[in-house]
Amino acid sequence: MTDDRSTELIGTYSIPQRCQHNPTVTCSDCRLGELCLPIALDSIEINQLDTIVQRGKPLQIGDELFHEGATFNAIYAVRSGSFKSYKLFAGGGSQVTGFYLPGEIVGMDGISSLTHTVSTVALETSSVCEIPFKRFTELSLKIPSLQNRFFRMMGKEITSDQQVRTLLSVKTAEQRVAALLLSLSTRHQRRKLSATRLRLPMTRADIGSYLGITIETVSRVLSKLSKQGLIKLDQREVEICKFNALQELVMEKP
Amino acid sequence: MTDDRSTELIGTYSIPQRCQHNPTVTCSDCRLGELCLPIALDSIEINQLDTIVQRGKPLQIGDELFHEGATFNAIYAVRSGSFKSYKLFAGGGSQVTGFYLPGEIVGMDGISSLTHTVSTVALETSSVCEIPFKRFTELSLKIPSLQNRFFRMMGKEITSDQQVRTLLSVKTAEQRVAALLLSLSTRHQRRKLSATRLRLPMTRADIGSYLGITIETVSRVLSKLSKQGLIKLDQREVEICKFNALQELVMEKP
DNA sequence: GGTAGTGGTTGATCCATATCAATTTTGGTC
DNA sequence: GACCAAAATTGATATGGATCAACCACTACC
Repeated sequence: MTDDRSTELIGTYSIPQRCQHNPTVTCSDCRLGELCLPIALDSIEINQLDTIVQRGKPLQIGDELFHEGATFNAIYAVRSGSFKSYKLFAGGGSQVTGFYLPGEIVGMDGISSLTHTVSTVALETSSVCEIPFKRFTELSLKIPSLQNRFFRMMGKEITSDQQVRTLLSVKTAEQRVAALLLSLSTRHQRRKLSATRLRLPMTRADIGSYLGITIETVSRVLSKLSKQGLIKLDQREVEICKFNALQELVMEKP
Repeated sequence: MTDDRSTELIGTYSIPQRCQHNPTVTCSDCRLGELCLPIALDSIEINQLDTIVQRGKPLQIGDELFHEGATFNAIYAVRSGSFKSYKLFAGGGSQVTGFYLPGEIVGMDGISSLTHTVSTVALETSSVCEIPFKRFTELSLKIPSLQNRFFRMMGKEITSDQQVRTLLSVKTAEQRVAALLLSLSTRHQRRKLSATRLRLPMTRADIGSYLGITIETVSRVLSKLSKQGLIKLDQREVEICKFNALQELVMEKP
């Protein structure tokens, strides 16, 4: 999944010309195209988008894509691997605010204030397409379907944030964990990958922080779901055995 | 605050020509202009925006602006009064997902799927400017600063949603209530109103649902804050006596 | 002005999850 | 393959807020 690119540019954060890293990949032949921005664009428009997208930028585990407080310049489409966003607290400690998988856009947190409100790091070896936001908005003015597409993607971020909020305010620990597993499964499936087998790229601590529960509770809940036969668990490998049962669990009243 | 408009159009949901209700108000002389979309537009652009905005639509307490599941057609700028958005659960019960005050945009939940994911009702006598979304996006293509402004407003919705999520996952009941009071105060202040005195337009049940705590806990926390002298409380009237102390409370580690 | 309904407060008890603590497993490195 | 740090699991205890219950305040309506 993450092994088809060299790593020559690790740590290099500005790429003078596009495609230094993997010159053959363009938006039009990217297999994520239908998840990412290019959907609904015709081939000429995709080429226009292509000219502003900066590829490459492979990151290793723990490498930072952008930092809380940094000036907002670009949004990033995840190409491979995965990322987490998190916020630091004044008194120490942090809160994971989101996980980002291939085809998803990270960095929208900076649009409103032109400053990133969260930090984002790679959870494994990962790569992104950097989309300079100013040039992107200019292009959006010329391509109505691109503007429309991006409005929709931002809208999606809003509604999914609200879903997480619902999860956090009314659901039990068990329901939260189940909901996360289902969400990861669904997002896997969108990429034509197995809906039932997945590898958690994040630690239990990340999961707990994201779901507002402790590591211990995450661990206990996973053990319980495993004992009940709803999932099979081997470290970070998860197999969802009873998808429907998990869904019902999430739907139940808390 | 909500008494300077007649109520002749209550219940009328389509307004053939703009300004039937209060013909004298336009975006350019609206005192909310600097909070709402028109900011950063020149006078010609504001007039263009004006032509697509449909005013009027005063709603009484409990009147629905749009319903969960309804087709998404427009976003709404709150002109006066206040609204709550909420989601219904399958097994009964509901979850308040947001409160909207004058100058704020409600309805963005429908942008991604073209279907509203929440219902929105007036918490008191209120009025909105209806902005048909299709025409709005078309206009945005012609007015870069309008597109930019709206990207920013959506970005703001995303970051504020994330703030609420942080609140819900790591803060105590006391901190949640304090944070809501501060948020309402800040939003009051933006409208050049008192930062220290405000009237809660929502019930304790709404507050509890929004913050993920029970009515009883809301009540107890408010009583406690009142006893501690941080606020004064008379029914729904709140006076914030020690703004800084409240802020420190929110910042504290849970 | 009595009554019903809605919203709000306060008290007593209980439980889901946090916290504290100990142990095991894993992965990386010399 | 021994050692170490980080991650994960499991158990025992503590607690914040939910739940259950009783009561009060206000408004509306006959």
